[in-house]
Amino acid sequence: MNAYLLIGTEREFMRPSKRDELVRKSLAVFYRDGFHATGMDTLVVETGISKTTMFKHFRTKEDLILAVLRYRDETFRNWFLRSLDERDLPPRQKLLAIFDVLREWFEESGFRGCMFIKASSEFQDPAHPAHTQSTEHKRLLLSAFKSLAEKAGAARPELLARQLLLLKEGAIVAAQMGFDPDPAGAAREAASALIEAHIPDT
Amino acid sequence: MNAYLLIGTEREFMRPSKRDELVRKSLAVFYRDGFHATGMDTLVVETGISKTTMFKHFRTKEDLILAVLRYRDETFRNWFLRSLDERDLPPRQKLLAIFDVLREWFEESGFRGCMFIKASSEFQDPAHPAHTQSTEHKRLLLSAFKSLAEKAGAARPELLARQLLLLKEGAIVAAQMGFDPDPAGAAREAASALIEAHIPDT
DNA sequence: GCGAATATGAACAGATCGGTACATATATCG
DNA sequence: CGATATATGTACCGATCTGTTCATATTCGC
Repeated sequence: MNAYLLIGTEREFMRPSKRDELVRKSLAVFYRDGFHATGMDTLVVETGISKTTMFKHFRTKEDLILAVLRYRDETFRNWFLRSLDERDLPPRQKLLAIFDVLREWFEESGFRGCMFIKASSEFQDPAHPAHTQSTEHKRLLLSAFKSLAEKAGAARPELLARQLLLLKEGAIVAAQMGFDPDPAGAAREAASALIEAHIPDT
Repeated sequence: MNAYLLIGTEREFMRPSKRDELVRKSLAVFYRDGFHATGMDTLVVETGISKTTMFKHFRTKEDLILAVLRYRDETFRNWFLRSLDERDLPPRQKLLAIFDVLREWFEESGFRGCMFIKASSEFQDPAHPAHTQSTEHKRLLLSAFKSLAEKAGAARPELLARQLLLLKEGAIVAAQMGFDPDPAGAAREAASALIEAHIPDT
């Protein structure tokens, strides 16, 4: 049995370490500079991985981008939901904590907004795989929010989840563009009022 | 006196009609396909205006993009705020109507999200003029919302305006990506709860 | 209709785009 | 070690990128 099969998340190739390294490092560049604005030659310089190797792992730039988005979905969603979980709060408070985790993210150095909002902005055709993958990412978050809203005893958990997600996306855009000094705080207060309206305070 | 000076909004050139035509038609292409993904040769084909003329009016592609963004700010903000005004509602209802106007926009054929969110996604450097112009557009909307919130008698008009803007931006992202069947509706209901919390119901 | 301003078309420049060819080097496994 | 898989470097391909050149039309104010 090949030990490499156990490393990382990719199973299509025998030695995925280089591939994973490429995905991770490309993610950083795409996130910082954008998809169209980043050329393959830039990736060679920034990742230190040869162009030949890149095109051995991914047939096209688009394939690489899709792998980057898959990786981002996995890591970001894991990080976000686990951060929520680790706070070990009652469900109602957990809904609010969404916006505390969000603020943590906004305060990270190098924060540049949501990779999926940007992907859907650069690949606007709704049928484009980068677009559909981005939509799917948001659906998965929505579903997690809904399950939280149910546990919190919301009268209409689906609606509450959608509204909290709207607040979250709005806060991300505000943080990215910088037109609000504390979008996470404003969103948190709004969420509090919403939760109050959805879940009568015992 | 030159009659051309009265046409359109541009005053730097003697015959602004071609320039305005170029800006308007380029806007449509950039909006549909994105900034980086649209080349100048594509613009020649899609606008029917020669490349020579383009570069006589704008020294670089970036200059054209900035003019497009200025034009978009003007027309969109005018349209949005006038649509609100024309409804002739009491201030409190006007705040809610934000999301009715929003839904109208979402339902337009060819809707592809907010041009400024996309601009700030493609030009991520916060110091890039396309980015700062996008931020400014949102600030102007925020200011209009705040003035509405004041007229509606909100206890903290600035906060309410920021929250309504977050809902609006979130709804736009949701509409662009398509992960919510009725983002304007969900946002409207949320706004209703927020307004209720900010402005006690007589 | 005349002179001046403006618009056009096509060809071109140099850089960069995504992607390939191929020969060489390095690492891994038995 | 020896065999095999993987990674590298460089040079190259055709297409496309932003922007220019220049000679020719077209449109304008008067």
